[in-house]
Amino acid sequence: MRSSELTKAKVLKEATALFNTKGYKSTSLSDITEATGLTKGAIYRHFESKESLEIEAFQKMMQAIFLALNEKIKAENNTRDKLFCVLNLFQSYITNPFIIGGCPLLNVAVEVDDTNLELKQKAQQALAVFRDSVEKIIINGKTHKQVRNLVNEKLVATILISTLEGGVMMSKLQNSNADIEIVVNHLKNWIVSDILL
Amino acid sequence: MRSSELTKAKVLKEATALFNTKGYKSTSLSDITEATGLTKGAIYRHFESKESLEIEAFQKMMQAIFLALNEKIKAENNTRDKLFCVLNLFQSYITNPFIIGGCPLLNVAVEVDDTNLELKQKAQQALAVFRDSVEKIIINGKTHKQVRNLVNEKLVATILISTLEGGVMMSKLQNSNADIEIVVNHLKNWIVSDILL
DNA sequence: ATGCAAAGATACCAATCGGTATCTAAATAT
DNA sequence: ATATTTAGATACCGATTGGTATCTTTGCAT
Repeated sequence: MRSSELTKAKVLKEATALFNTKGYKSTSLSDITEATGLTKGAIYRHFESKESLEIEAFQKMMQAIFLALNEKIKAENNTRDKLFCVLNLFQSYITNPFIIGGCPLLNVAVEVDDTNLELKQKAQQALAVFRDSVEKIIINGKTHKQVRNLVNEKLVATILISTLEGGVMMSKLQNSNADIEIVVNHLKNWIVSDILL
Repeated sequence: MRSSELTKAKVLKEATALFNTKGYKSTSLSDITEATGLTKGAIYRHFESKESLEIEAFQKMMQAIFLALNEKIKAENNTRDKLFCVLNLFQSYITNPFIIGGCPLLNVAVEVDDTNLELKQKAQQALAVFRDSVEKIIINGKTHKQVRNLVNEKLVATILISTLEGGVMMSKLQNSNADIEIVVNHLKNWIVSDILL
């Protein structure tokens, strides 16, 4: 029972890496048994289907990311540095890949179609959580007189996330840090000159 | 021989739609035979492998897009409207999908890994062509005194493309036009206030 | 030490994968 | 009109897919 949880964690860890690099559909059970050293029988004792493993793996990734992000946001005490935490997160997908394969949300959002309804819903929820994080920083910044009053928090969240996700895509495709760094730098300037007071 | 080209075109057309919606790896030969009404034998007479069909389909999509984009850019006679052509293209992926499944470049860039070297290279080239189009508009705008001299054309290309691709991703995930419209509107304001003279 | 439940390994399943060899039908050339 | 090339259909191939039934091993409670 004790070691059972360890093996489940190991399956999730290896599956996570494979899903985020090869893709969910393109990762086979045998890819996972190979990576973990376990057998199909062991995996199916912990997950009722490949689809549920996909969902659990994605959820685990996003949860870990949000947990780390929120901690870092909390640790900062002004709007600028809190927003920069979001930028740094996306930059780290490329420059310091604590999770290999780029942004899990981007990967799922692009891979998924209307035959993967549940996974798509989870991705939609994850995007909503992302948006909320950014919007809350802006709203909080307004009450603390650090953000201009006419700034639209929904606009800021959309622009930040879309630009960062696009930057991750470009940098990953080019195997280069250049694009994500340009994007992050540009967004920092934008935040300082157009968002903050 | 005459009708042979027609069937090849039909295969490419249907495969294109399937690849761009379901994904390349996730689209099987039988998906394509089903969509075209043809048999495997017919398909393999025109394409030596599924991989080469994938590559031809992607190339055909991108070529069609660049052709249409360049025509529209040429038809405009000032920097602002030329740049807006690029924005309109990305907006049309969502609001007027002449190609279903969103941006083919984004889809390939995210799906591909280092086992699809050739397709990845084609995507890299396509991204380079996109960049060049934007950069040339900016450079040309400078010589025609329509763009500020300190504007960095590489920066502009990176920001435009990354933000638009991210916007397409978000809108597609949410089945909504809202995000891409926010993104396009924001970029229009940025271009007018920060790029143009 | 023994019994029992949980974990994992083995061996299998039908279905599907990309690909090919072969056959038939259609179109072209003479 | 006939021969020859070409397009497409049919039938197959081994490999792999996700999934399951069954067997063995492990660890824990008594």
